[in-house]
Amino acid sequence: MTAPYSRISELPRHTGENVRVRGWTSHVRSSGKVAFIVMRDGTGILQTVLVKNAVSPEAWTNFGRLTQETSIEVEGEVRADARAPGGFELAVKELSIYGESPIDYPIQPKEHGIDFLLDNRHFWLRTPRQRAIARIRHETEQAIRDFFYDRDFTLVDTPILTAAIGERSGLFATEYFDEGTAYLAQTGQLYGEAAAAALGKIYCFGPTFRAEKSKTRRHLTEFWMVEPEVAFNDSDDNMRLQEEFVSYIVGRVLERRQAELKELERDVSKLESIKPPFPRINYSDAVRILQSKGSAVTWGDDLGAEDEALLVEGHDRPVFIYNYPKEAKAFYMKENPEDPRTVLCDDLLAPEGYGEIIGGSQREDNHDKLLARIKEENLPVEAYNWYLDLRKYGTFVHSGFGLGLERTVGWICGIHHIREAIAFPRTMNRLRP
RNA sequence: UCCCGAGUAGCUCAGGUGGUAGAGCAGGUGACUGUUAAUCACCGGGUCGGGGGUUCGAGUCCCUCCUCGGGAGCCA
Repeated sequence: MTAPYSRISELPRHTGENVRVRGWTSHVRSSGKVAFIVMRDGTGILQTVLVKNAVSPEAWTNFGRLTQETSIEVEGEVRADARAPGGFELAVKELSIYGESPIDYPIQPKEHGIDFLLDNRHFWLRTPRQRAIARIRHETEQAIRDFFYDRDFTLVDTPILTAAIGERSGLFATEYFDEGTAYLAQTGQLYGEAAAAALGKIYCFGPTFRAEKSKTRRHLTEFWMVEPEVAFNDSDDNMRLQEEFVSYIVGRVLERRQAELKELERDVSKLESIKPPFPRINYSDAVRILQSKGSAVTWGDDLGAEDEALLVEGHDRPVFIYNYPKEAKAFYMKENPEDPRTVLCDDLLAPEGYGEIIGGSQREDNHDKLLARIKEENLPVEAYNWYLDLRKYGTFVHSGFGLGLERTVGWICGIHHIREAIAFPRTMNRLRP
């Protein structure tokens, strides 16, 4: 009778029993007649022990063929042992090989350069640290969906292929039958606004594309963004939603992903302080603060990365900067009735130097003002007719924001580059693997 | 596009003032009955990113091109 299969995470429940485990070898060690295999099955790490005269001759021969990342099946008795990582190990009786792994497997248990690792991303994903990041990203995405589901938001999937519409920055273009050029979406927001008039509270969540030649640790050409849009929310409501949302996400990761945060050696005290309310700094005040700190900004300038760092300095949670000058922001943002030089908007800056994770605004709901802004920006009015119609037929106060998933995950994980926050990152110079 | 930095063994890197290339890890062989990125001994491994120049002689100095990384701008 053959022993039942078990996943590594379930092994403690099978102490004293014979089981079979399938997975990949990460380390192989031998000291003569005692040998060790450290293996992985996706649920955990297991140390297995082979004693030469306690295994079959075939198993001992097979051990000699093992290399890093050989896929194998082992059978043996589960036992508690303080010397094993995790406190449990498998005393092997049988060992069979599914797939050999040639000796030139590129990723070794040692330091590698970032470029080399990205070239080998398909293997890099197998390392403990990358697995921890993947699980935290997964938890973050689930938290995002639960947050909105629990608050009666409807998920609306917006198109990825669009006609020219959205932000001003770089677009990826492709030919689209007889319709001319199609562009990969930079935002689902404008479609979200249409859906908000139908469903009240909606969000979209999907990949988004920016053809900017940005070479920084905060930029990808393809990244995931979640964009809620809420009918009858003003800019204040919008910021309240943002701080609740971000706090919820961080709380969920703290609650359910302690092991992964530990693997990443993340200082969790930095995350435990993430609770509403977040500090709010008016743009004009921000300029004054920056000037007092020696910055050269003057009123009307957009804030650079250095300025943002200065503003977040000393805060233990994300900081809102709100109501920027109109010229620094997108055409669809609503003019501030109390200061028409500015628009009702906010950026949310993450602590510890991670920068902007959210951009949000109340949308311009006045048809004529929106049309004037479209013309000022030299945008093709005909492409925006349907968007303008939303202001013509039952216009409504509404607000929303976009949260960058990889930036958020990168901040929560405490990693240096957001490339690690997505399985297969796309950057200016990287289209493969 | 601009400003820095880097390209030397499969990987990570070291190579004052110019004199025909080194280490660790990985790999191979052997030893070892409790290893934790095991340890020890021995062995194999290189068009020093490309091109040009100076020089008796260039990994090293000069010019140029390429590639990559970081930052700026832009943004999530």
